Amino acid sequence: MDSDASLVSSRPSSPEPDDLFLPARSKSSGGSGFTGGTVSSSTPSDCPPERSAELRGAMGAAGAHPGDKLGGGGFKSSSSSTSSSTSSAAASSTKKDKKQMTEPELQQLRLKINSRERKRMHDLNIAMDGLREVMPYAHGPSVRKLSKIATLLLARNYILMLTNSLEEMKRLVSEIYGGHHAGFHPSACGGLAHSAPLPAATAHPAAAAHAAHHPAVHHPVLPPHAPRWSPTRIQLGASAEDQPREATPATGIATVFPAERCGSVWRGIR
DNA sequence: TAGGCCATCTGGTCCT
DNA sequence: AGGACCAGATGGCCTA
Repeated sequence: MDSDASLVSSRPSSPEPDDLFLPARSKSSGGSGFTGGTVSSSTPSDCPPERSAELRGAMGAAGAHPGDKLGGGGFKSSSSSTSSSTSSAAASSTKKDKKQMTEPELQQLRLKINSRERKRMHDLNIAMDGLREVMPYAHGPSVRKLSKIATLLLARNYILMLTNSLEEMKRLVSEIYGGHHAGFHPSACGGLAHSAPLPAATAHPAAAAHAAHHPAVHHPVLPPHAPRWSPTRIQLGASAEDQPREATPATGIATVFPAERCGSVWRGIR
């Protein structure tokens, strides 16, 4: 697929280690580290400029922490041997010993931890890209990549919509075949209630693109009457009156499925 | 220029 | 003990 994961290279999620490490240490206070970089920015005292050369050397070793199930896509290991030596060196220094560790040792440990964290976040981003790929929005060079929060919210809404569709299908099947079983209750989302645009998630150019491909079917997640897409301002919710009035605590972004309409879906979520 | 988004660093905590 | 996970801080990039 031509997922935009690859195309959004304006800010690569995982810069090359060379870019990562080399210029990073030359940043003194302002932090124009690597390309996007802010290496050791939070605690400048931990990494005074005079350590630059030293750190760079250490980076060569600690930055090579491979863990490369990413197939080299992520942080290419400069050499696995160095990483093993690094890990052994770091392993020899425990938390207890921290006070007794020499500065280079501490730096190596810190770099190793940083590298691990970087890899972890990189893996997270890969998973996020995978999620974007299966999300019903247009993927293409001209389409901006969904932000992380937008991806998560969209995914959630998509799942909810699919759940509703499944329920609806069950209901129809049971109606058709006269299966008014006691155990089956039409969902609170009720009948064809969703003939009205269901979730209305993110206003997005993808909606238009998708509509072009599937003119007869309204977008399952993206509203047909989506407002102008604002890449930096995700708006979830079909319209003002359709807003669920439920804000996600962390983001303040209203979720899409009105609880009163889809109670069964919401059960257990909150 | 402000605000959104992001990558990275870092220290703390939890888990194996 | 070491690694995974998390949240806060920081600074860069981009867009309105």
